[in-house]
Amino acid sequence: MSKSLTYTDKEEKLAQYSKALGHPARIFILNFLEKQCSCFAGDISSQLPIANSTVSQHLTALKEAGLIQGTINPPTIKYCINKTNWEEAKTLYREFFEV
Amino acid sequence: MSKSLTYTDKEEKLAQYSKALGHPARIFILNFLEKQCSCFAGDISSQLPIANSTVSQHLTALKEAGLIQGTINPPTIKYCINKTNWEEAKTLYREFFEV
DNA sequence: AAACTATATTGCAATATTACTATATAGTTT
DNA sequence: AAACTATATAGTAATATTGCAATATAGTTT
Repeated sequence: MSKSLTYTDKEEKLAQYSKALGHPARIFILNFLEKQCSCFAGDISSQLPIANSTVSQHLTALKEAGLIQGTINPPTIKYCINKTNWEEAKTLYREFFEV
Repeated sequence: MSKSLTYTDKEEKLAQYSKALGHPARIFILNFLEKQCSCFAGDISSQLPIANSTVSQHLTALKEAGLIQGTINPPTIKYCINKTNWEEAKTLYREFFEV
């Protein structure tokens, strides 16, 4: 038997990042932020066929996963990639696929 | 406005693969298959703290996402990574993070 | 202070995910 | 053919996700 009681940190983190990437709207948002370096929520929602409130939810999900961060500059919020975690995710995926 | 009506193929595919990777048990299974080259469902479920039927569900999810394939060899089924799609996923992630 | 702007939150409904136990399937051995 | 083995599926319950309209928030301009 010897059932492991839990998963490793890497398994948990990769799953967490993947869950955040698991919706095309969030992939779109991240692609957009990669190109623009930074942007406002309005820029994003004007390009997607979903309501503002839904975009806001996706942004919150990406923030909670650590992939983006927002700088408040009223009345807008400027979003950008969280580079530290982005690099971590990149490394995790590279390791995962290269092994 | 000019709302796009849908997402690109790449956005959809990356989201689909990510959704499949969005659970630590499925990350574990794929890591296991990477190391073992191939294995049986029983090998996997003996290493995870979840029921056989739940492992079976995760295997089905990975199969539907195209990341693994099974060869029937009664009474066992030998699972392995689907190399074509694995390479595609790898390329999609590389592009996504390198841009 | 009232109106405005950009964004977030709430409340709700529909659907999907996760996990389990119990049962079914399919092929093998006795 | 009956018992066995490995795996899948059905049925069920709890929880999570997705999306929207309506409302709230917070700062700015008139």
